Amino acid sequence: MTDKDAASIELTAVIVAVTGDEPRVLTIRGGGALPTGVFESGHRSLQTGLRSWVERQTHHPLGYIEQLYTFADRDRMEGGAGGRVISISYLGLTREGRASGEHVPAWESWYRYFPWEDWRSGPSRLVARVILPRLRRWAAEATDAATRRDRARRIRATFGTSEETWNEELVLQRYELLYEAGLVPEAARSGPRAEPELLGRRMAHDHRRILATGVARLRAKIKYRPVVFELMPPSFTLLQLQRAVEALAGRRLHKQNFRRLIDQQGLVEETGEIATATGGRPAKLFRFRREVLLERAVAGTKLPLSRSA
Amino acid sequence: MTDKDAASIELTAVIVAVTGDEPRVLTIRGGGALPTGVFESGHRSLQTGLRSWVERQTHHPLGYIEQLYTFADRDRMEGGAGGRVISISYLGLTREGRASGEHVPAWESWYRYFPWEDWRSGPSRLVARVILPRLRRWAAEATDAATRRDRARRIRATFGTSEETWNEELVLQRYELLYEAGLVPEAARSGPRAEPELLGRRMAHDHRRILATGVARLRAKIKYRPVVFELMPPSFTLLQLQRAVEALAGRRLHKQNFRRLIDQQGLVEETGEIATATGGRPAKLFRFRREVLLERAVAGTKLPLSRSA
DNA sequence: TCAAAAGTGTTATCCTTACACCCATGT
DNA sequence: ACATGGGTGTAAGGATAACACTTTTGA
Repeated sequence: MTDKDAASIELTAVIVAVTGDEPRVLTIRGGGALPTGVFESGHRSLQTGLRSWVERQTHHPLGYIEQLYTFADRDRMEGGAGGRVISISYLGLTREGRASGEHVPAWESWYRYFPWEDWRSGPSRLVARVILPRLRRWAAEATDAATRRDRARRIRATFGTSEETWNEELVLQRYELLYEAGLVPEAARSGPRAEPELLGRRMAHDHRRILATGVARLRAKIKYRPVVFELMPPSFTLLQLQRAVEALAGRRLHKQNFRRLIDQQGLVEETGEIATATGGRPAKLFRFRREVLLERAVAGTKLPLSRSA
Repeated sequence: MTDKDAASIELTAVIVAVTGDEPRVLTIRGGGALPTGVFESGHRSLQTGLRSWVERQTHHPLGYIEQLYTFADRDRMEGGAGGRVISISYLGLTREGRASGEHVPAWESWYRYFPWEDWRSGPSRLVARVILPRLRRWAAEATDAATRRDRARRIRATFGTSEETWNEELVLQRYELLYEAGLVPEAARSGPRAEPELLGRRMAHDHRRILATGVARLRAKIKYRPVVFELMPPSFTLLQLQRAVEALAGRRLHKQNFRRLIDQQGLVEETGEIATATGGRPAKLFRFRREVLLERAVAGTKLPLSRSA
């Protein structure tokens, strides 16, 4: 291997938990960066490298791990002197641990980084009053008409205005649009430290982009894989489960239909116990039926298969 | 960066086309490997690096590109002397070009590498007569009962026997299971060059695993994104379109319902022309409505949203 | 005339969505 | 009493799956 084409490999982790109806992400440097580690030559594979490394840092087992994306854009990494940095990112799901150790990294609500992504109490006012006006100005200031049209179209497609057209999965596209429009401090163009955190707290390097990738992936995944349960305590009420999904999706769900969906799929079973401190009528406690992970490798078909081939 | 933790970055491409109702993949070394290139320090990003590199090799524009996965398992790479190799893989969609140049790489049907994945003429006989018996023997030969049960379960989950339970998306899981069972020549354990290509042609390094990842991704993607059209000529009949989807999915589809699905979603429009050489009644020609790529960033919702927030 | 494919029309069924309503507990 | 959440039932609408049948060409 020639030296000039060599690169150092960095593992970046988006570790998610849900606590108190808030989706939270593990951060370091006081919330300014995602945990990263160098991929050591001793590790057998990337997954195991990440797993051992995160567990050493957090003293908490990682339930679920999935690779997110590999980034290497030169201009987005503020790359160090020597060679190039490749950053391989992972999404991990856990529950927030009882802080063991001293310099435990901090859990932060992910809406601190993407405040416009929280629509749980209706259409985001931040989007309507700040983001859309600024984006529209940015679209209008393009010199040629084609660019103006294209920008307007992208604004429409990513920040669908109404509650019906809002697509919670487009987290990355929205962040990238804000970046491109220079509305986010990571983009060099934007004014420095005016309006602190109005458009979310910044992170080092491209970590906010990686986080956006993780949020988007998780929001998509909860719809077709039973991954929420990795974030739940061993037993829980159905409302707690719903609140967790709502925290991730950033939207309110329909109670009855949510419940029907859950038990239709046979995802949970009653523990037999009752939770009393619910604020209302006591609720049955449920546990996740771990068997379903083994039984099904479910994947939604949308192809009109023919019966007899 | 320290030298011992540095790695060389390899780009591996799964370039797919559909020609004559066969899904094909671009290969080198006479079909024994996927095209790879070293990620050069001059490239701005991984995507552009791959794109320029493939287009230089194939003299054909790459319509669609998407990152697949980043592999770095030490034991699967037969790694060279020096440092470690990280291989970042991509999926690209094109149409087969009129071979320009001399040492044009070869297009191979991907079912040559995964013959058990083709169920277009009913349940695969290869699965029923060869694969399942051997896998069951492998499951039975485990010493402890728990392992036996687990192997049996995985066989059931990946190679669902009947046509109804077969899940065409589990390409990677099936290949990995065969690998683990030692039924595939890449796994060191299996007997060398007995039964040439009975269980598919082998590839160098872990390229067949990468190919499996690409096939799986594409099979999943055609269900919720209009990517088939990247593989189609500018105008086509609905049956041609159906045959292309069938080629990818490895299954037969229901004609009428397929057509309904296509025009319900407004994906195509008539060109006004008629194709005569269809073998039957002449068919209307259609073209893809490129606008839909811009209009919608569609993504299927399965969450029961509540109306009034 | 027959095979092959293009098309049209209709029906049954299931899933999603929405609405209405009752139950049990704490304050 | 009432607010809060738990829990049940059901009706309307839309999408999907399946079936039957007609039309138009080439061999």
